[in-house]
Amino acid sequence: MNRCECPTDASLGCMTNHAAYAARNYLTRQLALNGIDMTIEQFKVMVVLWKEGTSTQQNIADFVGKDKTSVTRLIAGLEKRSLIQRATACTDKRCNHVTLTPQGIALEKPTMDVLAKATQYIHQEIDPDELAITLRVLKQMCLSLNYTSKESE
Amino acid sequence: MNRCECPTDASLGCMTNHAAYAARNYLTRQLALNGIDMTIEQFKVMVVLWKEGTSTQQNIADFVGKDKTSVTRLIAGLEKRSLIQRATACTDKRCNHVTLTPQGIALEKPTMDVLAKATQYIHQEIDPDELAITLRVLKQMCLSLNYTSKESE
DNA sequence: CTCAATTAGTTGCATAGTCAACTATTTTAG
DNA sequence: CTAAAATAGTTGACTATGCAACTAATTGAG
Repeated sequence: MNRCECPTDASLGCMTNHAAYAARNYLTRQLALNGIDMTIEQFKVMVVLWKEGTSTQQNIADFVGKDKTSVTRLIAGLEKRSLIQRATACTDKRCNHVTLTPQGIALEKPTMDVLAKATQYIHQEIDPDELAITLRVLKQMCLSLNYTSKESE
Repeated sequence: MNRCECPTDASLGCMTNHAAYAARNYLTRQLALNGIDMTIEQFKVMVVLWKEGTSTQQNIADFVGKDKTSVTRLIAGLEKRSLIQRATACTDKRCNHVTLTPQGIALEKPTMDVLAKATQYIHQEIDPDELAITLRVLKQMCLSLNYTSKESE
């Protein structure tokens, strides 16, 4: 267990990392406990598809904030689990159209339920005002880091 | 770039993940730009060693909040870079004593400088009070999740 | 129209993380 | 004292990530 005594503890960069791993592990376990064979990274991709219906890989990458290489591999994992399908777009043969399979569609509710419960669990001991502040700070952090790291976009 | 519009944006679990990846990438790049061939995971291990001088792998794992398997591999990476050494302890042959090499010791200052600058950069646009709240919330989140995930410890 | 620049995706390489299974060693219960 | 339990580390299988280099397709400048 993390004793949280490092000099890095006063750094948002380091603390978000600690917290993120803890949350990631918790969510992954909750999904597994509910019989859902999906990682949370794959889950985020699915959220995009549940919202948009269909999407290109680059578009998914933009939404989940990862590089297209990661998406290529996440998509491969989802395809192996028969949750999505991939097909070259007719209009632009460079693009893949990623679409949900019936199994993929069926997982939306149970998976979102697990997320909701896990989120509720994580939030329960946190003051609502402080939670709101934290979420805002993290979002701001994402934005400023993304701008510097990839010039413009 | 992460557009941050998913329903997951109201979940601390998901937002810490986004923010953590952004920070991780930024720090990794800053280290590389300063000619330091070290990942931030390895860096955290080094922080423990700079503080403690020597340590067993399990102790390092406890400090950095990761599992001993990860530490085995992080240590291997550091050993390959000649920053640390590993030797079976005389007192308890199950344990490895991990110690810093001169190169490892020499990296403390430049590396901590990069961390300090990166942290300053990340913090600069954040209100100090809100930063303090965020750090506290994240720490609390770590603690409660670690307790549930690994019963006791 | 054509050639250069851009864009979408894939693959190789290096790193990181977890879980489960395994070895070796030490501790402890009876 | 000895056999069972606990502890430290390693390894294998699977997943995830980023960067660089590459292919294929599209766009755009001249």
